[in-house]
Amino acid sequence: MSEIRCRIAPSPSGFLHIGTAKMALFNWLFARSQGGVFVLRLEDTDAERTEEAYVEAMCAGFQWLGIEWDEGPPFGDVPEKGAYGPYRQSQRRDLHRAEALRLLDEEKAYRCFCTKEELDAERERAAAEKRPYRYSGKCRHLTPEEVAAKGDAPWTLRFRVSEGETVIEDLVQGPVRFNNREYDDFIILKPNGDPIFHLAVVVDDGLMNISHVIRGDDHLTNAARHVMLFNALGYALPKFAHLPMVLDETGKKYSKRLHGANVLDWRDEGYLPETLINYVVMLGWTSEEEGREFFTLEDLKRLFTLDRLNKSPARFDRKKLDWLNGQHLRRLTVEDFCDRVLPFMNAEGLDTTAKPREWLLRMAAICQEKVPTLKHITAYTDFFFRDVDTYDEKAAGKFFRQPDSEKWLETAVRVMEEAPAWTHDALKEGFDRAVEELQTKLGNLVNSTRLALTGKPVGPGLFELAELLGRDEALARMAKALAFVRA
RNA sequence: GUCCCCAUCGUCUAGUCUGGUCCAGGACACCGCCCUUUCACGGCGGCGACAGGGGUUCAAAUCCCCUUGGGGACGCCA
Repeated sequence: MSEIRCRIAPSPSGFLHIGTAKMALFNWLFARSQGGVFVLRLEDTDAERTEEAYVEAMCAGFQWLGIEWDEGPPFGDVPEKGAYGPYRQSQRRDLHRAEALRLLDEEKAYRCFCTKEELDAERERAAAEKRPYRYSGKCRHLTPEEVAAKGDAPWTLRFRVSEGETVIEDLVQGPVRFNNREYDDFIILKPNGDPIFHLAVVVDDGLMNISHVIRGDDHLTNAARHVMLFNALGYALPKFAHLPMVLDETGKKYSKRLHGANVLDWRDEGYLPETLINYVVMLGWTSEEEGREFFTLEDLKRLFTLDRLNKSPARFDRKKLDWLNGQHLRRLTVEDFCDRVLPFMNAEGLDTTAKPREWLLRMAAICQEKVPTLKHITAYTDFFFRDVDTYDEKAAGKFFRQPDSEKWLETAVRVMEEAPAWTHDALKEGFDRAVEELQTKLGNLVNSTRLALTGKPVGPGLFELAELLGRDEALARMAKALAFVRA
């Protein structure tokens, strides 16, 4: 049995798209689950659309997700890896050209002297007559003399498509049959000698010994061309698996312009890479274990199988992503959660450097159960780092502008002052006793105090938060709130 | 237009290959209730689907055909 070799071959013409991430993930998972190799190949033959910045952005996306490649081009400090390089298609031009010319020698391809203008005209005519455009085959039977007579007129190289049928034995879609009549003699080499995509992928996949081509089903019809090329070039045919693409919430192909098309958008929004991996995998695959939806990368490496892949396209559902993020967030260790949350706080201008690690861990612990994303941490903790000088309007109406408001706060202050220790338990005990004395609801006391200490109606548990805030600061804020209520 | 793919609750799906155990199971969302110091979390319950039409069969979500709907491909882009 030969080695399993998968690849992702994005064209670096933008950021890492969620759809590309999906394909990369399944290739990578398949390789990992089979002990195979995952290769990254950059399809940067279209110089006009390729920029180094895009290469960076794309690789950064893979790295954030934790999809590491076994073979691929150099990136950052990482040198080129693998024995099948180079891994940038633009550096493989000579290879592509040589293979194309071999096809010419073997008469499996021919020179075409039709100009772009002529072809465009033909295409327009076909459109006007409402018939599908196919290349006329004008140059298909040119004799060597006729070719010679063209002198150095520019030419493209066309692949000679033979009659018959091409069948893709797709691992996901099943057998898909195409009548070769659907394909005209397609171009494989441009006049300047650059390869066309179809030629380049096949030569690269063939020469890189790719065993499984897992990609978007937008390539399903292209696959027939590729199979013809594989056969003509004499390469071993890889297995194909064409997966449905990722749709947006309205059911359309997830547009590049849409928020979230860039996987790094989600990182910036406070989602964990674990969440994205888990979510994207759910978009096209289910586990053998019925009903299971929570998976870590390690789980997936072990459980993934191609035969549980879905044939139908799925929409991206933000709500479910949020839920999943919560699941993953809650399973982090406090240390881990703390480390991931700090950068978001710092980015929002909260200076956490003055606080001891111990304190930060306690802060993280009281928020971990509550925040839906890492980014929400700021709203739950900013009052620790900033003075409270405004109170949430709605909450103020409910707790600061009631007949008993003053009494609530005064009682709370008394309890706090008299607390035998500045701890969660001591404070709770004091509040509970005050509730009995005052014959009021604990909520009134707690929420007015919360508003005084944080300025907000929501946040971590009051006694936990008060403990962390410290006695002096808490009492100062109480005094300030009391003054506000009396005014 | 031609060819190709897809089609179960609003969404993601199990079940389809190997018809009966499915008057269709789970999850997210939504709506109630419970827990509760807020917000979350959690627990319990509710709402909610086999696109339509023909076949085949004792029996069809499951097999076949048609229709409809959605997506994709038809480049000297990848």
